[in-house]
Amino acid sequence: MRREASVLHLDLDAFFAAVEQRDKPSLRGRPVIVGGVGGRGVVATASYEARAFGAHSAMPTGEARRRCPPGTAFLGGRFAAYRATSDVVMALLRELSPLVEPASLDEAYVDLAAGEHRDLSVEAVTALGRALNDRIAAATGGVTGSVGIGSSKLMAKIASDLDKPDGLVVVPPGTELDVLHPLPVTRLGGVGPATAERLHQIGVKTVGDLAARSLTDLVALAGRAHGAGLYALARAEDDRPVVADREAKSVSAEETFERDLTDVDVLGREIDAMAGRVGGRLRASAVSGRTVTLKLRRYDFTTITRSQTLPQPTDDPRLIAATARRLLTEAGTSGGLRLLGVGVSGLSVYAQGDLFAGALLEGEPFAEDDEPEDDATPVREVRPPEPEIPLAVEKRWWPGQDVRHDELGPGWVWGRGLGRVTVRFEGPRTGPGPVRTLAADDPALHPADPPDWRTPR
DNA sequence: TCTGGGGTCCTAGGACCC
DNA sequence: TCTGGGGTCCTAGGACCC
Repeated sequence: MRREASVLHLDLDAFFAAVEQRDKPSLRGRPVIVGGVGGRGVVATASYEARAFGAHSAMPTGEARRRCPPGTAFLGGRFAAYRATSDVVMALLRELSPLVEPASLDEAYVDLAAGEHRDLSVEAVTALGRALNDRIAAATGGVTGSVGIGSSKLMAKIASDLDKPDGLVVVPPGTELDVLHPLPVTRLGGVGPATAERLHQIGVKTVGDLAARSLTDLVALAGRAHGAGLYALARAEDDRPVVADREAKSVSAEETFERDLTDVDVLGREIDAMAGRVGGRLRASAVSGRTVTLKLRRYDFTTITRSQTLPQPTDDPRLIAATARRLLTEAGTSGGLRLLGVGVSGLSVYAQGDLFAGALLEGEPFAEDDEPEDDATPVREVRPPEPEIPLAVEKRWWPGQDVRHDELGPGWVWGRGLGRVTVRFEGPRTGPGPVRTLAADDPALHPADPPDWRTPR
């Protein structure tokens, strides 16, 4: 905890839904759900209009469909658009201070003391926060953010949540406990459903209740690290630094299937595709990892992981896939799998060549003498998995998707079915536009990049 | 129409080494 | 013959966050 309110937390309001409403004028003022639109999807973000009907993050999309009125938009995510808008906001934050820690696309901490601000008085940071609210809305085409400023990450984050949307709360140093103690314990980061349930059982409902418990009690209840953490947070003791450029510790891809899968060949091809994505992302960030983890969720939602640590780090999709396939064979698929995931951890910046890949694919178990001689042991050719088959002939349209029609111009997909696709032709710089229903295989209709929201000068 | 996808951190037990 | 403690690595699972 610092003596000045020099930590800022920004939380963009209903971010994914707000970007959709910006880019799709006909959805402004209407309920919008962004998330999984399939049978097993969940809500990522509900617009404020949709929250009024009880929809919220992490709710199964089917449940949200039941709660929201006809005309509610259910959209899959357009992450390129969210990233572009997030980048603009993060750049604004870096004008405040070089020390910016993004926590996700829509959240970040800023260490104002690391910037050039001389005056960190409550009055000064309040003015700074107000100006930030305005600049964010202007630069993003109307997406708003809620700002909290306090003497620690804890207080900044709590503060940003106190006045949403488009809010600003500064917690004056010295008043931390007045703000904190009346709040429900669940508002503390790290208190999820399991911890909350256990705390409730011993009569702890508010942060004030929590502050009355002994360290010994909390360690017994939540474990050593977590218990000590709760004890400190309840007293507003928080020295966690704002850290820019956190290094990734793992890279993974996973997928929940529309229907449970049992066939090992089908699952193997899913593994190949996910290993391809993971390997590609490892390569793109110039890292390799030693531990390959296969995650699987069975028909009954039980989830297990199986991992193997390789003698050398790799970014090779073939080696990742072969390792994951072997782990799948060992784990079995009986009863059906609803999810598969492939991950790589134990990352290092050292990117190896493929020197070991051939030997490792066939050599099992991995023994010391698998290491090839210095002079050119040829990499044996091991049947590489087929490249991911593009969703080819049948174009796949999904709700929310950006499209362009050769005659009708840019628009987005509202819905699809029975060989037809319904498109609304509008963009962030138009008014609400007309709807047309087209043949799903209309050769004039193409997927498109996200539209530019910035007003041309 | 029950439960996403990408992560982080912690705990605990066993193997192994000194 | 019996008894030891500490440290690191690996694996598996759980809680949590956005």
